[in-house]
Amino acid sequence: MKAATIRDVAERAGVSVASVSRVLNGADPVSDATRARVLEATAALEYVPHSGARSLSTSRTQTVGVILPDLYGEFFSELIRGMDVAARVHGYHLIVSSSHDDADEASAAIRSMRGRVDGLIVLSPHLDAAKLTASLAGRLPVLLMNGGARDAGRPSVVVDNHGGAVAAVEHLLATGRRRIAHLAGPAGNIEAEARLAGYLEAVTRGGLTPTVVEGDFTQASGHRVGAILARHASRPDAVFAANDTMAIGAMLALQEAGIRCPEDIAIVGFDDVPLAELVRPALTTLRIRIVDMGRNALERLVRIIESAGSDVADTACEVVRPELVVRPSSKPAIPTITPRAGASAPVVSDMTSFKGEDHNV
Amino acid sequence: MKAATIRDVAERAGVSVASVSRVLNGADPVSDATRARVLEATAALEYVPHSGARSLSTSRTQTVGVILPDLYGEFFSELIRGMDVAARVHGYHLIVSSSHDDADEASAAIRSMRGRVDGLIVLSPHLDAAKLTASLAGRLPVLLMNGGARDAGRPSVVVDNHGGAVAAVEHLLATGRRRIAHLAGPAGNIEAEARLAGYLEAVTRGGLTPTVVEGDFTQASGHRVGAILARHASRPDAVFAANDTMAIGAMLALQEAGIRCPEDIAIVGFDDVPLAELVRPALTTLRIRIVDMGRNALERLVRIIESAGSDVADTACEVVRPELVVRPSSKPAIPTITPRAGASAPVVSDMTSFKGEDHNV
DNA sequence: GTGTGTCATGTAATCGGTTACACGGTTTTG
DNA sequence: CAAAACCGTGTAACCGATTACATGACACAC
Repeated sequence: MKAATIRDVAERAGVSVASVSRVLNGADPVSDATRARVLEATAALEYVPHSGARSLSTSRTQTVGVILPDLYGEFFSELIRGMDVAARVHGYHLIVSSSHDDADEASAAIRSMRGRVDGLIVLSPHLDAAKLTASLAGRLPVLLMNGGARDAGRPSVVVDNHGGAVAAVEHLLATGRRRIAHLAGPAGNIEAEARLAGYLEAVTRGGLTPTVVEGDFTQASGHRVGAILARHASRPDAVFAANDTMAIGAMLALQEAGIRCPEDIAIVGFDDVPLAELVRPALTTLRIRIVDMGRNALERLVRIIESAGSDVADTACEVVRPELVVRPSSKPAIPTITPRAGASAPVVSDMTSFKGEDHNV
Repeated sequence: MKAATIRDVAERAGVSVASVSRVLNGADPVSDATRARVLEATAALEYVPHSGARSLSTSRTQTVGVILPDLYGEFFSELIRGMDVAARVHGYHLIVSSSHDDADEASAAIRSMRGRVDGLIVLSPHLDAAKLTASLAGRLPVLLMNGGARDAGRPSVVVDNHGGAVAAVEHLLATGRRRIAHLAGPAGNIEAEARLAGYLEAVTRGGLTPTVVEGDFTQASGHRVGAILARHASRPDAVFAANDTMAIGAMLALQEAGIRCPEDIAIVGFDDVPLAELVRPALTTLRIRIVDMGRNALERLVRIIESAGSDVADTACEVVRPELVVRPSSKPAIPTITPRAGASAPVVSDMTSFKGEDHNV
């Protein structure tokens, strides 16, 4: 038994398909009699409109696509959650497509979205602007969230990775650490590279020698690096990890090796995933309000979609400034040190850091 | 500038739309000359097929919908991840729809999926079979993952919540605990109720008096309950929480109150989310291989979708048996106790617990 | 030379909705 | 009282693909 179509309903109700459509969408006027008969037929046949067909004629899918590099770890799942909440509120569906290790895959995923979605949110830290544009035949609204694509003249949201990294290092300096290592993210990842650059700049400016070990954003890689650092002859007295997940991996490895945090080594992460405050010692990190960022991104995309045609194009690059959250994992090594007033004092406020700043590109 | 359609391509290539379609889908034979001209035109116009239109004529969307109660916490995000991996492998997209607090909302979400998806995976621990069936006009393939719906004669995957809870309690008994409290999930949630029932049965059978405190599966509720237990006159010597998230909330609250785990109180969770082995002490729990379960569910649904029409309907109810994983949070209170041989000894094997058992309903 | 088969290609129906337009009937207006 | 405005409804085009069937060209056999 095939599902009922609008024509079946029209037939049973003894009206035209147009009337059925009008009753169900409630826009145009219909007589009460017609309405009643249509509703009766709809119920009797258990009719449910076919959204695919509707999309084709209205060219609206009420769906947005999210292109992600990965679904692993809390960062992305929190982000999706924020988007999902907003999508629900605005009557949109979410279609997620992840695990795009390279730009070609991501590009293919983007193309396969045509006709399925009204707009796209793209997080692809590998995808350069050229590749991206090539994938986007057909003027689909797109919101970019890959760290570096400021060039593209497209609306985007970027995290101030560089500034966050500088804040992390300055905080560690202020607590008296002098051998600060960086547990970096994977080479080729735009966000990871910006965090690395910030680290290098701040460490050099502080007159210290940088030490960089590369990880790949996973907890396992953090653990591996932590184990190596534990055995290292001149062990650093602080580690700034490019994300929380690696920071926690490293923390566990160090603890397993009997090294105390924060007494022997301070650890700072990046992202403020929910887990960061659950580990012991709780992790100092750079807070990105991930859920808010997701919600915000989705709402912005919806705004872009729904204002398509109006001539004021949104091409702003919104910058999210991460906020340093000091927790026990970076408590001062020598308790008596008081941070110098001003500049690098840690800020732990309740003020939202999310509003960011818009400035055109 | 509107996006190019197949007709634009046909026109530019000087062929019919049928030929374009044939070239692009590669099924029927076409001459090399035609193929070349079509490909040229496709590239020149940056043509990308409109999947919505394709879906309408083929009545295949290559998409599956996932209906979830929530996206919060690691359980669901891991599950989605497993599904996403499998979806990618099989060439499907995933459309997620979450935050369905009540059955009506979930029901509406299901209806809104018609014409968008080829099948559904429904996790709705509130949704009863009747409601569900009513939502499913039109014979869409559905895989149920809500704990109790064995009745429906539909394919389903259920976790043996009752058995898992019994195993948890028996483990705590074997380690010498005698005042075992249960931190339950929300009333009305089928899974929570099954875990509660298992707890009650095992505790009663062990000759102890049950103590139940209700939570709502969130970490905050676990924390709240933990704080209350900490102050309680006759504090239990063990807590079996209905999920890991609450267990961890409770653990943190107890630790903040200066109560030691496992010396003063043992804690056991349920699910084995990644976080369970990261907290200190690492959490004893009932392992559900969440990612595998997600992947498996998706693959099974795809199998059902792709075998639609064949008369061997899959209506099996696959049971996933959680496996007790003993970690430090439930180390014996009196170290010298040796578990009686046999019955309730904890099993920590590498053998997959996933294969489960199929038996018809 | 006609018949038959093969092959590439084009024509047009179809999927299931929405909606511009036409139409007939009633009410309002000058 | 005729013209205009309005209202509810139906007809049919349309969204952008796929695909059953028709067609025409050509090769080969008889």
